Amino acid sequence: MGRSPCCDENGLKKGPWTSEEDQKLTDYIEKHGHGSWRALPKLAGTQRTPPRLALVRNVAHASDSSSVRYTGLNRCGKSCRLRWTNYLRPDIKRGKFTPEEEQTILQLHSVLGNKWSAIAKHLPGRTDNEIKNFWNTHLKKKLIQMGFDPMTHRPRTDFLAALPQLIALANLRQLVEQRPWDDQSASQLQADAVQAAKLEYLQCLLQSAAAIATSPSSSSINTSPTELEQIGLLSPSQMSSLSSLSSPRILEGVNGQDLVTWQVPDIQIPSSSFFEHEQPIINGTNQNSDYSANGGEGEKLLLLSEDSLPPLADFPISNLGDACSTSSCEAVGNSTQLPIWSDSFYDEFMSEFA
DNA sequence: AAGAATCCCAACCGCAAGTTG
DNA sequence: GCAACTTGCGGTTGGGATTCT
Repeated sequence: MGRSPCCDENGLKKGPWTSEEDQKLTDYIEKHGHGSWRALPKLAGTQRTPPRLALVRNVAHASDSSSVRYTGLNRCGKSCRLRWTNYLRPDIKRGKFTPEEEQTILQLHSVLGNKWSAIAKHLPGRTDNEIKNFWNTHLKKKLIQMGFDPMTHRPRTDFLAALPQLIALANLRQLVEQRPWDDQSASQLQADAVQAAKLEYLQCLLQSAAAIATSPSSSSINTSPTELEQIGLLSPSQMSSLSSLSSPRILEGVNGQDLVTWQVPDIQIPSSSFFEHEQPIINGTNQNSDYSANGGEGEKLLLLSEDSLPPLADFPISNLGDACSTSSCEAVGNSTQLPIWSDSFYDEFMSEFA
């Protein structure tokens, strides 16, 4: 496997492209296609070019109007290719990413990892470079800020470990600020927010456990119910209900797909407006998860499968960085929309602990 | 107003897979 | 089968633009 010569050789130009260079490259490719990128710079330079490029013509031939030659693109083919594919291509969509595009990137990244070119195929008009930049400058930071590992899209355990302190801070702030929180609705909102945050993280852990349990390569669940109790996510009574989490039952689903089941406590969702625009998380029905009464009072049987998880952390477990088979990539394109964490939830959740 | 810090993105680098003779 | 060459990809960086102090 040889490597193409570096642009430094032959004194080829590097750095930002001028408008003249852009024009040359565009004109050539529009007329002839790019063909061999390696040969393109030289060919583009020997073409008869439109009069508008007269500014860059070779002065040595300027006196002979019948054989005017123009200076070639003093760039390597690689540089030309990048300039064309990332900037000059006519079908490139410019401007800010829309929320829909942002969601799509998050979803695809959760499945494909840093396969920017594969992700770009699902975003017409966007280049892999653009998506990569957007990820590195916006989305990655956003996930990290919210306490999620940007590679696995799962809650970071270090963030989880700090949750009790964050919750305590949220409560402490109320006392310190001495704002008129004695207003009943305000304090109810505060309590609901904290409870909702707890539930949210509990759900994340359940899903992580589901993912791990259905993954043949995984060996253990990192966060046990005991740990949940220790960090204050569960009360002792909830602990007892959740004890079966340590050994989730794996059932065969209707389509041969494994389902993981636990006995989960009947945790009430806050009634305030805090999440009124969100779907119920654990208690109640959800279009992406299956619930069935389990006889026991206050308990329901929660059935989870990889594609029937509740919405907030519903990322396939196969996302481990670079793992991407052709079939899985294709499946993404044909799949129904994957539910993801909503921005509104992130914002409200994080602002609550800020 | 000015310097520092941070953000942003076009472009480069180097590796690996694919192609060709 | 092998080596040279080409292309595509992902990671990284340089420097201009913007925001902060």
